[in-house]
Amino acid sequence: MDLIDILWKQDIDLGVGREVFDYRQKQKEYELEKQKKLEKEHQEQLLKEQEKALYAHLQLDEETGEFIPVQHSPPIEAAVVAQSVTNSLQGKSDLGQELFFDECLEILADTFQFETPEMTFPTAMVPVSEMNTSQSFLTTEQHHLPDSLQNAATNTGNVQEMEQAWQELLSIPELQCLGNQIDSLVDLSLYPNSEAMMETPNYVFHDPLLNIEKPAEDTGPVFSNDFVDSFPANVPTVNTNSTFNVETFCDDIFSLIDPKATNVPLTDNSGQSFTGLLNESLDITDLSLCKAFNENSPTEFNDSDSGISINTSPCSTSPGQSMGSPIYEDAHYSYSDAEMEDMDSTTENVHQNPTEKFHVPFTDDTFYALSPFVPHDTSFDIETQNPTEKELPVRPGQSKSPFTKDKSISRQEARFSRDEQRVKALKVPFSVDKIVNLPVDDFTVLMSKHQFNEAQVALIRDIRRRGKNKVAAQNCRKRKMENIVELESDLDKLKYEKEQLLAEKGEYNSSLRLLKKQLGTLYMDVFSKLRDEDGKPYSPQEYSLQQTKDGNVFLVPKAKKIEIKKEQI
DNA sequence: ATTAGATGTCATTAT
DNA sequence: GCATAATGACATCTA
Repeated sequence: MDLIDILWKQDIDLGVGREVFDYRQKQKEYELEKQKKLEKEHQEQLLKEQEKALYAHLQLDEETGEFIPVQHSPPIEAAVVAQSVTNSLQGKSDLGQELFFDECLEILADTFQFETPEMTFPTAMVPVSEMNTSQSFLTTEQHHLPDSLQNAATNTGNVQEMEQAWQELLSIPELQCLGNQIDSLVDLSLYPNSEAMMETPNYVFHDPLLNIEKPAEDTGPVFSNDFVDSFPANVPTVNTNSTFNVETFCDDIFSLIDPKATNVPLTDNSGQSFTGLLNESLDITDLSLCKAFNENSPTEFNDSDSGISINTSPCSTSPGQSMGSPIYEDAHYSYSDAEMEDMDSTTENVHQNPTEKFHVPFTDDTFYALSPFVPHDTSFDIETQNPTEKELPVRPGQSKSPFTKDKSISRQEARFSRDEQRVKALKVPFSVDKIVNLPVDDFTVLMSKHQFNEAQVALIRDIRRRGKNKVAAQNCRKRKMENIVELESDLDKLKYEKEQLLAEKGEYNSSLRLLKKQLGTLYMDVFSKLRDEDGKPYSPQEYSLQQTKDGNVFLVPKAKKIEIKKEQI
């Protein structure tokens, strides 16, 4: 240690921080880590207990591997149960306390066994609440629902009020994220049995599973207050001309459903009420791509103008991130990002034009099968189609936060999924990768095989151009970096060479000096031995020794030498 | 809030 | 003349 101190004092770089040698500091760090570890273990234990409580109310379906609520035998009137739920919840909220998780589970597990519309619909709607709601939200929701919502809940025939109710729901600050996504409101004409939709305001924005996975302290009292404060006064104007985008809504809702946490069956929306839908069984994997909505759905591209997007981060405030199922006007055949944003807002024009519907034999499966950038995994499909899954809470037993994964999604992947979305939106039957990487001839052949309209051709060419340019840019940068590295290497080489040459020069100089010295000594030695006719030595000021080319040496008077030089001039 | 680096895109030029 | 590659410049995103 003393040596190290001495070295430090002498400013000697050891290549490591001093703390490496500092025992006390290391000990401190160790204690801190220990403390953190203990906290972590404690949290994990809590989480496990919560999971345990959850699974106590769920039953494993051996066929599907899903957990479904346990069916209790003693039947109670749904209304009574609902009332009891309300009462118990109200009692809790009146006390200003948050519900304990187990109590919520018990209440909801008891509640779910009845197939009343009020009970089934919330199950389907639960994911919506996952985005922004909390336990506090549940309690406040029940006590502070605006009148219009209550009216909408009771007046089952009033479509206008239903729309208003949706608008107001979306006006809730805590639901703005949802509002950003669902930029169009429910067009009840899509639902022959609108009665089911009338249940929406009665929807209890509470998810017991959510509370397992998302501790209440995250969004607790503050959230509640915000909601209470903002709701009554904040009923902004919403575009009532907007229509509900079934596909987007489906993606938004169902991508948020944790397949393991619910057995809510959903199949098709067209011509069926939500209530009916919820009572039918459905393979949960269908929800991943929402095939039921993608296929033969007249509202497939029914994006509205307020930015709803299946590919939009729900809480994103950046317009640059807004995208989705863009349909472009015929007048625009360039699809720069900026234009995409503009065009997203003009999709209604396209929908009004029936000639814009293309029917290319193409399914999602083939689409994704063709794309090397989209793993053939349903879960990923959900993710690529709907980044709102980012908002999913951690599943029971799943330690990794979904946010960590989202961060790891590379920009390139995001870009490709964006183009994939565009390609899909225009029903182009091959993948972005194919469009970009196919050789010219193959690409031409491929293009000639299909009858594309101008919009499709423009999109394909744009994607190919950008894709090629992207690769070119990457290569260019790579080359540039390689050149820089090469030049740096050359520079180092030249520096080394210069040093070598300088060293050589020094050696030569010193040897030259030595030779000159020796020559001078020899010269003086020879000169001092020369004698004239009188036996006297010659004066070095008057005479000098000169050597001719043939090797002979002459004693030359310096004056004469000057004369000779003058003569030469 | 700032900033550097990475990346995508566009415009232009070269091949 | 066209398609493609190369590259500088700019915008945007991210750590």
